[in-house]
Amino acid sequence: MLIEAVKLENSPEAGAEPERRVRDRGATERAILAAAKSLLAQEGFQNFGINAVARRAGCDKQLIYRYYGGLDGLVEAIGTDLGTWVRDRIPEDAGGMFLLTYGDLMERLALLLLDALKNDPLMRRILAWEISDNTEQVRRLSEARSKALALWLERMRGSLAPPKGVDAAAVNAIVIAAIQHLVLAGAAGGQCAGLSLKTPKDWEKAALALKRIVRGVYG
Amino acid sequence: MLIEAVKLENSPEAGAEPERRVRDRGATERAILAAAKSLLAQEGFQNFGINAVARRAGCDKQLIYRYYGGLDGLVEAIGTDLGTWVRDRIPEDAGGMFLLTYGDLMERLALLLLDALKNDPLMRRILAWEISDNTEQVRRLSEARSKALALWLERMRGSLAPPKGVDAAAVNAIVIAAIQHLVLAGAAGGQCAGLSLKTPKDWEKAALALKRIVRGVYG
DNA sequence: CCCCGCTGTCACCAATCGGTGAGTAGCCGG
DNA sequence: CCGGCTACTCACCGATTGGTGACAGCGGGG
Repeated sequence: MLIEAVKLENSPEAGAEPERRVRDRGATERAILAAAKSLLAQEGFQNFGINAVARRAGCDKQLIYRYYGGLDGLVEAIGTDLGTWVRDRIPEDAGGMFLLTYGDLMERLALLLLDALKNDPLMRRILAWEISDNTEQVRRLSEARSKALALWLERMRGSLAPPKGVDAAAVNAIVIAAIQHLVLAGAAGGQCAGLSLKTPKDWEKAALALKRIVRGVYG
Repeated sequence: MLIEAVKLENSPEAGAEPERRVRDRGATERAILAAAKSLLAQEGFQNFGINAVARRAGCDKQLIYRYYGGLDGLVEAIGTDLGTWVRDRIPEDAGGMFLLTYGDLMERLALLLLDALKNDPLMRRILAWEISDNTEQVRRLSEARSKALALWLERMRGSLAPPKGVDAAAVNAIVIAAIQHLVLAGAAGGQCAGLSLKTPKDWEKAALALKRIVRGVYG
């Protein structure tokens, strides 16, 4: 995840550097996409709009219409870009090779997902967006995110089969739901259902409880 | 003349029904509050503003400033009003009197909360708002909601003590987080982490998995 | 060379937003 | 009957939004 220093609309030409903008469509397109991502990650979807993105990218909004066909196309591009999320989040030591039981696997997966989301503001904002809005625009983005997550889970799971007698799909969905809501609530208000989620110690307690829950179902 | 034609595009349901408005400040205040609640419940927080509330209430926005001191005060009034949520959601057959174990209690609580949230659009919108916004305005509303939930849980719990050796506060917070996210995701996109949440059958599966999870930790 | 196309900029549009000052309309006590 | 209080409406403000048409400047191919 690149966090590029974005030039805010402060004093233009204050220094001796007029920053001659080169005519490079590719670079501009990338700048727009990067601006959109960082804007969404930092400000959330509420103030995410054509004007704001153009302002942050340092170019005219007309270019967003031209290159991406408007906000919808830009959002779609963000979704496509989200595919790289998976690549960056797969630990080197492969998936569940060394994990013997399904419980081992799911426990590790849960903790990894918790940590990944905790450190990924963009993903969090998208998640919040999905929950708060139901437009076509967001539905596509949601689908891309969902697909990325599913792929990630699959890669991590390897070829380990879930135990019989338990609806693993439903249980896992609930565990994931818990993780997502925990992270969202923690990032937004610092707590969830009375449980403080501010300090690393708080998160350790939450992680421990999460482990207990996963172990409770999968042994 | 007074406006009797409230221009809203749908919703024949109970909410703001200002018929034959007389000069009655109390009634107007109530109409505004009702309009605000129904607007928030139906449209979400994204289009929740002074103009929209006034439009739905069928009065001038100036009155909102006068009677509630602006949107903040109105939101606060919604929060206060949320206290009634608890009263309406406590089943007649009292709390955990007939429940022998903590597991019995938590299982029942989880299912009741799941159902309550599923059928309460206003609460869902507030929940989504909390997660997506971090302004003072929403933080107060969040606190009111949180307090209502805590009170509800306490009333339901009765005097049953949680088992030792497990961080019940953390575990319960996670279970609640799962329920909340499940309901939010279901209402918004009809699914969560690949699990479909549309038909009653879908929800039954989710509820069953939820029961397994609660039983897994609390026995 | 000139001209055309691509890149980028700017000005302008209607709509809506939150917010306010001023004015109208009905009721009630004297 | 009237003065004043209160409930209520209206007109307007500046700012910002998404969106579009016109134009400037550079560069490469004829």
